[in-house]
Amino acid sequence: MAKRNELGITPQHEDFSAWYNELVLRAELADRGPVRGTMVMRPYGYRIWELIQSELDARIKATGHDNAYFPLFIPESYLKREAEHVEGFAPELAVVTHAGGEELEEALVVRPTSETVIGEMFARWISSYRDLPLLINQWSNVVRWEMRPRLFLRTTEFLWQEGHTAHASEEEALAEVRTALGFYEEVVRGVAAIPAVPGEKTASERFAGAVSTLTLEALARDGRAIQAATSHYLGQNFSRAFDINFTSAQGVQELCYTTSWGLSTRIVGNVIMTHGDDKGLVLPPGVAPYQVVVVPIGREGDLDAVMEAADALSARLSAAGVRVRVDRRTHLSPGFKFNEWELRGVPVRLELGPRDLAAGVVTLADRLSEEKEQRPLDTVAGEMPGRLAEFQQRLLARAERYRDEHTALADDREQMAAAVAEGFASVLHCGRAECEDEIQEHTKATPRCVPFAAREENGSCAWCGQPAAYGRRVLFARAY
RNA sequence: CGGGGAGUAGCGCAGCUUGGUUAGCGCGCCUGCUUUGGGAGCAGGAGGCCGCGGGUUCGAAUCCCGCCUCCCCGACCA
Repeated sequence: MAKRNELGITPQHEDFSAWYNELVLRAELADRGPVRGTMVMRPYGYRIWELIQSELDARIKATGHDNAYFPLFIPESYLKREAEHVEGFAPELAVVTHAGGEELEEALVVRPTSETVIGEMFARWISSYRDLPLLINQWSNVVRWEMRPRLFLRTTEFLWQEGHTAHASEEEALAEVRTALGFYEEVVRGVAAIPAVPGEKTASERFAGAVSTLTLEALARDGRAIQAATSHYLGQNFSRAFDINFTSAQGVQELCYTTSWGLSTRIVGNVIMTHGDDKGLVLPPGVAPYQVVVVPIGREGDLDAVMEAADALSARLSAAGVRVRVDRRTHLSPGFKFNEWELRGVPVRLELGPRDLAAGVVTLADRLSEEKEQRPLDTVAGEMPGRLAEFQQRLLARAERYRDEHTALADDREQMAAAVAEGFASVLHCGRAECEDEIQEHTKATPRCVPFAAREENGSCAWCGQPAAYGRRVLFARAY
């Protein structure tokens, strides 16, 4: 563990991993569970997830999907029906072999994802083109046995949402995959202020069993990429494996085209790594459990009046739609509270003491600019929604600047290695697996995505010199 | 699974090399008083199978053997 001063956390530039681990624990976002790789999401961290969840859930429903729930246990044989799928997940499965005091006839897999059970059920439910499209989403936990767990980023059990849909045509399924990526982008960029790059995964990074995978790739403040969400076009792979077929309007038996898409609690880690600084978390107002914290300051004689004013202010903020908390603890000094709420990333702090009260103002401290200013006590609540929106924009702009400054065009090995040490390398790439392996071996980087926004460009692979594939540049980075 | 590090109070650590009184320090916790505008002060107090099992010894946190767990770095992954 790197050194740090008594009260702070390890600075990012000194040891980003240590910074992250300390912050998650100290900000009370999460704690480690008793079983290796498991995580307890504490109320503050869980609230961030809930906020993302509710934003996403609203959009999922608004685009015609219905929530449902499928079982945690999956017969082992189901996984095996789709060859690539098993192969992809086999190493990380948790399998139940005993139950009720006896060995089971057939082992049960704890779901690593639900394509198989849902496929099985879809096959039962779909018989006619009139049953399509079938648009289902489930909020659930899944288990993937991880070699190297990290809180939020990679835990053995994690929470997510998985959408599963079945369609009568390829075009419709492909459009669905875009729709999902669209609302992910709204939430990731719009709510969590993470400027993730939308694009398509290369073959090597595709979901096991998918025809194509769309992704949102974000960049942490240590220059490593984090996948924020994925959306898979499964073609007929799973319909073939699970007999998801329907009778078309022409009376012909056809296989469905299916999709699946997910966003997990990893997004919380993404928020931390995108916005946090040496003082701790910086939360976008969109996902901040408390957007404003009011810290009353006063000694014995003044405290009642100050508390009363703080409560009144809090009530006006709530009425204005602001998530606010009054820090009523009396055994802690104001200075301690300032530091603590900064560590926990609250966007705006309002300090209210006898001096403010006498002047009819409140002292406003901004977590991002680290500046303080006085605002009139009677108008500050009304100004707050606008100020929070502006804070959100500033945060997004800062993250975008970081991303852009850490994305470099690279046209040879040397440039590529240098770029990847700092962030994204934008390169022409041949698309060959052997070349990707070699790149990873030498630079630890993998292809993250082929950005949609990249302009058409042809040439030769930055690494091996063979003709470039994809017709545009590919982003490589070291990834989480 | 490979390499590295660590298990001593709620948290962070010292003590171990060279065995020896009652295992110590900081923070936190409890009580009281004083405090409150950037991590408050004083006084008193509580809190320990020294990771687990075995061994050596008159005597083990300390030496020896075995085991377990956690963290970090690599290979796998949302």
